[in-house]
Amino acid sequence: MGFTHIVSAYIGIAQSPNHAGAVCTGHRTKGMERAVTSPSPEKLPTLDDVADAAKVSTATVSRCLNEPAKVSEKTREKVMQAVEALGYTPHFGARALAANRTFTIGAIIPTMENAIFARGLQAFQEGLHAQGYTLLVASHAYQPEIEAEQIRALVARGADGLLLIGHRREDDVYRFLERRGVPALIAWAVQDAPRLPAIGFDNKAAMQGLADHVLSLGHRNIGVISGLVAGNDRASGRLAGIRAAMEAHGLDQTALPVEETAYGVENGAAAFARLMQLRPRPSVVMCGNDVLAVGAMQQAREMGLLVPDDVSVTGFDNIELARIATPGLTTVDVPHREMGRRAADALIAMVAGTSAGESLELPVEITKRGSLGRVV
Amino acid sequence: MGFTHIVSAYIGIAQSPNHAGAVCTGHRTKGMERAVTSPSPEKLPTLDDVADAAKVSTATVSRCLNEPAKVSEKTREKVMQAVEALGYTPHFGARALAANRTFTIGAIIPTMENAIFARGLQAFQEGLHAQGYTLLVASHAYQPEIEAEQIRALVARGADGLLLIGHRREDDVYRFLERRGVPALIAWAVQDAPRLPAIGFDNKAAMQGLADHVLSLGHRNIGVISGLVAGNDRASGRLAGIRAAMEAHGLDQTALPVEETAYGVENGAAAFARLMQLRPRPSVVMCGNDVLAVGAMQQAREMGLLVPDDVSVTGFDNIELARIATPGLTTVDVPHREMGRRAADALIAMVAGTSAGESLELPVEITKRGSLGRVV
DNA sequence: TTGTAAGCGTTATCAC
DNA sequence: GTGATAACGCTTACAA
Repeated sequence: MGFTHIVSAYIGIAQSPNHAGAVCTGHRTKGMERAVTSPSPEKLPTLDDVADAAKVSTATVSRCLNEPAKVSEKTREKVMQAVEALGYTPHFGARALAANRTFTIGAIIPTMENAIFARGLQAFQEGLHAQGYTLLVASHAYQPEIEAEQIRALVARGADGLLLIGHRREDDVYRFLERRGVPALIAWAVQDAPRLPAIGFDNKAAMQGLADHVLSLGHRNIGVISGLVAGNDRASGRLAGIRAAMEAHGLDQTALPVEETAYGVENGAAAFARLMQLRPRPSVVMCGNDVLAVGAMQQAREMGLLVPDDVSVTGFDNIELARIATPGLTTVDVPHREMGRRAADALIAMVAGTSAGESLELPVEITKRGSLGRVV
Repeated sequence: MGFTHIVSAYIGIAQSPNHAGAVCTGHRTKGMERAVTSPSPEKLPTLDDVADAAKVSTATVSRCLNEPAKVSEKTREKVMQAVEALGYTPHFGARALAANRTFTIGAIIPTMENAIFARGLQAFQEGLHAQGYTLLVASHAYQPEIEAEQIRALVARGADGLLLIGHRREDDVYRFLERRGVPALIAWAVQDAPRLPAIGFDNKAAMQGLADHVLSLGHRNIGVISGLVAGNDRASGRLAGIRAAMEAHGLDQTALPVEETAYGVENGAAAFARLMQLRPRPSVVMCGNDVLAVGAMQQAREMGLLVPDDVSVTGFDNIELARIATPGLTTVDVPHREMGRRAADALIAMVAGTSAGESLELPVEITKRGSLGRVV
């Protein structure tokens, strides 16, 4: 087993509440001497400096660093020594300017607050790193305008390629990407005739599979806690999956009670409470993701309801939380890591011009745990 | 209440297991037409193009974008129209090269796998964004060499300033930072006479406070699950805090059983199992962070031990998990958001040259939940 | 208020 | 294999 570790960095934008006036008091400033960082004006070594020190031209130094094969062993050694001695580091900006290439890939995800995208992104990152690329991530809290802004920001920063989540977004954005010629790949969802190549899974089919299972356990009163559907094809797909399963079982899906809310434990709890007011009371609450589901289970306990005896709960994503919750959460297991890994390879191929981008659908599985019971 | 959202992006490096040979099969490629992204060779507009279009010089365009006040309203309008019309975006690399400034701040944190740093980092990010800075984050999985590598990478990328976690690191690294004149700030820990200014809390005192509380409930057989102490001043500080509390209560801290392990739910579980073999069996297991503690509680359930009746458990950090766990986890509540917010302000001041960096210690509190009981 | 022009540190195309 | 040298797109004195 490999010892994996993540290393990543993000650039970010937050439409934050203006905390300008927040005066924080009550803290003591300990008796620590003020560590003064003399911003040493010492000039940084440049390619020129290295070239001088090694008695070669800048071109040769550049080659040593970028295509060592094209340089004689002797020269290379001389140069590398000079590099060491001077502590030279190439200037990223200059490099980007001259080569018009950054070896940077940008990923724009909805959120970093919960672990939904963490695992997949880590795998993505590992895949990129293995090929010498660096990842830049931005998130947008499910706000389309911000997503657009972030996409522009990453492109401006010189991203060679972009990873996006889901298909639904303004046409402008797609046109912008085309115009700039920035290769982009969509993950976490597939659909027919996508605007961009996609690697992911079928959210509707996945949830439909889970709903089938739920129905097969005898449940007939389903309640749903869905993520916000507007502009989110994963959320709407999942909801559609439940409806489809009901129809397939000859049930009236139009009567399905749905609580739509932003992802978040608290929101899941609140939505669950509302659903429990219904008569007949749902025997199972299917949630749009694990975070909502955990909130629902918390609320159930709060209300003195036993899961799964009094009410069953299901999630989606199979993040760590699903395993830790009590009881364990029955959920849809998404191939996070494989999705990330394959997305990395695919996107790099696109950036390299090796491929125009193949779409790929990955299979999902249902992970059964204690939160879903049979109707007696 | 402001509607906060995060947006961030990360650059990353992972020393990943080589998955090169991994051949993944069994996936179907759906009937989706290959979305061919014509990498439109359309050239991007430059400052020159805008200048031409607006019939002004490049200098004026640059000023419009950077110091609009220094340009007449009329010209500005003309220029902005041209910018819009052409869809111009400044080239980040060129800008960094010319101005030697990126308005980018780097943060190097130990991990993104769990939520320990997420909240603080988000606040940090918001603070930066409010002042026009962008965040770049890297993580290193608690490996000092990688931290050093990441620091260099972020500096190479032109970070104007750096946020680091904890104080302990090789002298080289500090010298490197000084040499490059990159302002840096340490968060999550304070210590006397720090090498760099720091904003954080006293890990030892915090844990000592919790241990005091534990002892006051009658516990005398404490077991500890600590994070890896080597090179981690937070982990070692916390452990020292427990020892200090014991001494203060006249107990023999040298007899304290300590399981040292990397952070992780599984690891916490395993360590807990080992502690439960001891005789006398600990009546309380104090953990270095919430993740370990949740693992410990899972294992307790696995072993049929009731928390807190059979054994108590405590954590540190007060992340969301601590609230979701059953029973709720008694833990040390860290001022994540305030730390992040203040760090942002402080670091920006340092970057701007307004301040040499003031160290600041923030207070922590104990959050009491069900996992810690009284000894009967 | 605006324009001119000299860099900024690389890469890449040529010759040699 | 190696060395000149011309871009790359922007900022910023300095001049006008």
